[in-house]
Amino acid sequence: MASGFISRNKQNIIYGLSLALLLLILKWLEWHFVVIQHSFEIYAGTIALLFTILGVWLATKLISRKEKTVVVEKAVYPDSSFILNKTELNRLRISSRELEVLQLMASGLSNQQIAEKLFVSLNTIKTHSSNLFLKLEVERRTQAVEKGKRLCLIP
Amino acid sequence: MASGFISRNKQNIIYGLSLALLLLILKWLEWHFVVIQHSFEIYAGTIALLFTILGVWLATKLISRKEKTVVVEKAVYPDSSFILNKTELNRLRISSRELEVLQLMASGLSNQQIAEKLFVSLNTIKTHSSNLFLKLEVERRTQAVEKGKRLCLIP
DNA sequence: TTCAAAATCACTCAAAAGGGTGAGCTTAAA
DNA sequence: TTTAAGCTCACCCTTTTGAGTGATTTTGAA
Repeated sequence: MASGFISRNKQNIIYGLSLALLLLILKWLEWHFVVIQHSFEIYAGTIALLFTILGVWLATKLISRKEKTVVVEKAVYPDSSFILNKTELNRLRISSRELEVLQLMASGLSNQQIAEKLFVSLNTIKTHSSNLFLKLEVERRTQAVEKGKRLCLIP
Repeated sequence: MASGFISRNKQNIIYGLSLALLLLILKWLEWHFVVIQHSFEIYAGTIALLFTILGVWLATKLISRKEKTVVVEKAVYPDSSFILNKTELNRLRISSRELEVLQLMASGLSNQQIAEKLFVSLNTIKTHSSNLFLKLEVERRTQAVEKGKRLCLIP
């Protein structure tokens, strides 16, 4: 209860205490001012300095609570309309069956699932994908998908 | 060159000007003090208040907020903006490190290559990717990439 | 201070993926 | 008819990936 209140209002309490401390310093300086009677500028300057520091300190304490934000810049998907790059397709000599496999690959299917979907054996899909990787000059299906999208072979 | 100097030292210049302004106010208050001869506490309080505000303002201006920045570079798809779906990211409880791994996955890197790029062990990447698959409810990296793009977690 | 999440790493085991080779079968072009 | 390309499939072998478990350290927030 009490400790919860303290922890919740820690900032405010610290601020209050600091203020009190500063006022004490102020009083002490005031006394000096009365005694010495000449150091008005010093007195004012000290107050200014102290409270500037207080302000900075206070602000840093309050601001450091800021949320961690994730900022991502840049670009993708102008979207909606996809135009197959037939030129590139011909240039790389990618057959229709290979393109089909690439599309299913991009949708996240395993070779086994692709084989079932196309009613052929797993080995056939392996052959297709191997040839595909050769033609696309990649080594992994994720690379193939990435390059396929980049070259507008798949949406 | 002159403008460059100004823009580079804007903060300092603003601070200097503010200080000058405050000193003017100080002088004005001092004059009042001399005239009225009774408002010492008000004078000191005003100085304290003004400089506290100055300090707070200064700190907010100067202190750079702690931000975690994840920059995704994809020169391939120019001229369109990608907006990270932070809502989905939070909903699925995907951590920043996991997102990082997903991005590298999408670019076609193997776990080993990702590990080298992030200077951690292969096992660590495996753990990250496993957790990622659980959170994305997928079983393969190609599916993860596909779903990541669909949910706007990666470009 | 305490607690939970995140990040790190290790280990095992099984499944999936990939490289390489060879080989039928079909179809379209030379 | 010969030839080339595409599609199909098999086998072997290695690497990669993924699941499951457990552990330590770091970090951030209450």
